[in-house]
Amino acid sequence: MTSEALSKGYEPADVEAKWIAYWQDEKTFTPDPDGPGEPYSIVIPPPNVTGALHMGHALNITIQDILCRYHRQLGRKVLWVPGTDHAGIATQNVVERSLAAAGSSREELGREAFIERVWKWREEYGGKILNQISRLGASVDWSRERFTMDEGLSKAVREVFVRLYEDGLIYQGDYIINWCPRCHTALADLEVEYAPHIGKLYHIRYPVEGTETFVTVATTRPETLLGDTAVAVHPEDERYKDVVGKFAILPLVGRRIPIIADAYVEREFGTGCLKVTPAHDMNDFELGRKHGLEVIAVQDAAGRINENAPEKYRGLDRLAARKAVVEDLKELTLLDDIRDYEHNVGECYRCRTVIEPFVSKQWFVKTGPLAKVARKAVEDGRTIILPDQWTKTYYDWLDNIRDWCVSRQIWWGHRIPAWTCDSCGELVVARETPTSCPACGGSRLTQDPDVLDTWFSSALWPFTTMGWPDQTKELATFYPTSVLSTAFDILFFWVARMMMMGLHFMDEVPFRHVYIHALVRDAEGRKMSKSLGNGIDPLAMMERYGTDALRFTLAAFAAMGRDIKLAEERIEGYRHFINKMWNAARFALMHVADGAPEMELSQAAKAGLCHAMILSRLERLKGTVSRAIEGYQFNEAAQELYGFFWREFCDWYLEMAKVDLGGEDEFKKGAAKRVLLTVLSETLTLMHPIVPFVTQEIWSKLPGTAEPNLAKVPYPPLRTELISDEAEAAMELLRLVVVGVRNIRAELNINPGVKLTALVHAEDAAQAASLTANAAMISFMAKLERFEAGPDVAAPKASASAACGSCALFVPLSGAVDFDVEFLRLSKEEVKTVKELTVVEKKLGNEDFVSRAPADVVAKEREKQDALSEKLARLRELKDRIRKLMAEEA
RNA sequence: AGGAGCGUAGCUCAGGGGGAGAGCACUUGCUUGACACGCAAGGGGUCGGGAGUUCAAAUCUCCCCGUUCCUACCA
Repeated sequence: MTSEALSKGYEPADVEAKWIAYWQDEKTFTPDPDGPGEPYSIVIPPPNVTGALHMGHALNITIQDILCRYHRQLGRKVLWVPGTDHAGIATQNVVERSLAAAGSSREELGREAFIERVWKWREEYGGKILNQISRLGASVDWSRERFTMDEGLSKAVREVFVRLYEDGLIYQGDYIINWCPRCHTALADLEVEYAPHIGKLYHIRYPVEGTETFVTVATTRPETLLGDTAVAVHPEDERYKDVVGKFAILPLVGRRIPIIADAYVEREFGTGCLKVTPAHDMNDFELGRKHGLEVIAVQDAAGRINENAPEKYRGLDRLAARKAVVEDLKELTLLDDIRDYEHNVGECYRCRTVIEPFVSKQWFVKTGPLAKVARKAVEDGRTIILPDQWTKTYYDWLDNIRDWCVSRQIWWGHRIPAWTCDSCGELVVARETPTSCPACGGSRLTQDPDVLDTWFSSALWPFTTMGWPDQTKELATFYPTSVLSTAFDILFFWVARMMMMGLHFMDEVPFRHVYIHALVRDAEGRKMSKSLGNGIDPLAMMERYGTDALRFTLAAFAAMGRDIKLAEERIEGYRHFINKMWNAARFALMHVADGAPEMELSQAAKAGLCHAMILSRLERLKGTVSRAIEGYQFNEAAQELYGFFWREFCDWYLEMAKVDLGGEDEFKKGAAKRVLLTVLSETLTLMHPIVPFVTQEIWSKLPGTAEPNLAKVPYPPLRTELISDEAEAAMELLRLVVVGVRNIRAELNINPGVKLTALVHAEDAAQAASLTANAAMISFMAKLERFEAGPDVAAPKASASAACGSCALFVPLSGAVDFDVEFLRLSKEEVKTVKELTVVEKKLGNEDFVSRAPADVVAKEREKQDALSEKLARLRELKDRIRKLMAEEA
């Protein structure tokens, strides 16, 4: 490959689109189910088709992409399925709004035309979020993209519905459900969100039949009085002992309603007396069933009072009715008290309208048996939830699960495959549209107008995306999927339901691991939300700092079990790192643009300490990074890579390698080139899962790469023989000497341009030899004109000094040395060393420690003691020397 | 009401029985051969408080304080 000079700074905008197209053209991410390697698969949590990419998506996509790219490097056949869900209510809302703006409505259009309109909308705008996911670099297989309303998935949904019905796990019934009067549909319990509202608590007196007394109930919704069918008190409440069993006369209506006793009533709350409206309150509904109470619905689907109420209230909206009821009660002097009252009120999670509990005919999934199986799969470890603390939450939800209302009174979604015979009323649930009634043979059948909850189809995602109910090669190869990565907020909505459905229909869990990732919050720790306007737009970040900078930031902060507080400055900071990579590569290519000589790395390691050191460190890094990724510790992987690349590779290795690269020794020069190229290219491979673009761009400029597509390059081989404790220890000593000189230079304000001499008194022959052998490196790094090390090196008279481990470092200074400054510097170091030594000696002086602590811990402490004592001895010698010099001078 | 998490350097957070760490910020000095999106040197912490277990506690247990979140209910 030819080389061209790299630009001075990394320009992400220029390269990202190019590589996305390249990977796509190369079909890099389309696996062959018959190909070699262990399968590894992920299905994307399908984003809402109306959605736009937010930080939570960006984090989740980054995590999944790291996993997929990493496992691809390990030679697995990786399938990552992308797609979107049809978001019934949300999508219908969006299209209805645009119709309203044009002065039309879905009713005006009619069902078929409306659905056609939604499909058109989807065609035009529905690809937005997928396009954004693509820009993040997601290595998904676009050839297998799915949509929950696709033909195949729709067929699967119908199959599932019918089978569940046949298994007795789906039923239709009149039950109380959460009703959104604006969306005109039922909502599942999970789709109701509670928010504090300031309301009023009304105390209303109900006359007790046959007496002159009253019972006083407390309510926040006085208009529901019209539907009351009982009054309830606690059985042990002395205040009401006498009235239990009697009847109350419902004000404004005149209905005779029983006064019942039930322990559900809390004596302390309000008046301790509860009005019961089974048709319009969840708990009252349960109470009504228990006591066989009448259910009288007094509101219609739009929240207006209906014909079951006295005539004067009919047609009134619920709030208008409330006003009227309150006025009338006042008039009758039955209203005892009105007080301000803050309480939680259920709202529709899509439109924030206050929901009304409402009795109507709906379809339910009987969740009990399904939940039991879903729980057991996690108990048995067939699916592992990470981090583990979420397991309990998962159990709690399944243990308290209620039947799932799956019918929705909207048009956009999977139509329920149930028909009623017009002539005999027979209910038919079937895969194919029936042409005649199986009961009476009648030919006129009417399909249920409702559609299914979007989450019903989402729950099937792991297997329907792979072609179920057909027995496809994909299913055989890639199901169960390896991991599901998601935020905790849809653990119930989605994860638990996928578990139930996957186990029921595939007889196998849908995924081996569930990784619950962090929630991305703003810099103040608040949840990012549209209403607060505190969201950081990932696309803006990608444009400003590059996609890799955003990805690296998210990875670096993705510690398990902890939320991420994200500020733009963080992303900006990691852009510096991306740029650093770019420049390191730019430097490397100045030297190895035409390749490096073939040479065994074990040979190259012998060419110099720095080469041996960096190769050893690289080998350790490989292990750390793969352990981190496999343990979902992305922050750890990012941090290790950052530290290695910047601190070890750039700050030390690249600097030291300059000596060999610019030197005359052809062997050393060749070794340096070989090592430089190897470390750079293998580091790029290790970093590629996190920062795919910059690594691929640099890769394309490297000489001698057999595979141009970095996404296809295997994880670098382990060469454990290159790991060398000796090289790393020798390097550490060298580092101490260099830092020692630099420190003296900085503290004594010696201009960086001035070349110094450094002398090291080293008793240990091996240490002395190692330092001497690396004199050129040390001189270059510390800007020296002369360097000497050995057991016989003596302290020059006028010099600054420092202790480097067990060695003494001297920097002779021409002109006067300020002994006071010197003395102070050494004293400071001495105090620190004494403090450390004291801690160690105290430990070793403790007999219990020596006898009870593990031998290796004690041995380590002794080693530490030796090293610190030697260092301290050195420091004291140096101080003595100064003291003498001061005396001489005086 | 039940449950979970968090509290470590100015900020954001790793770590998780045996040397208190990183990044950013800060101070000082630098157009040193890729990089000022940079280089070099440095300062900075009763690991929220208290008790216990242990030879040894930032780490384990209990209590308290502060904080965030989840679930359920709220007539």
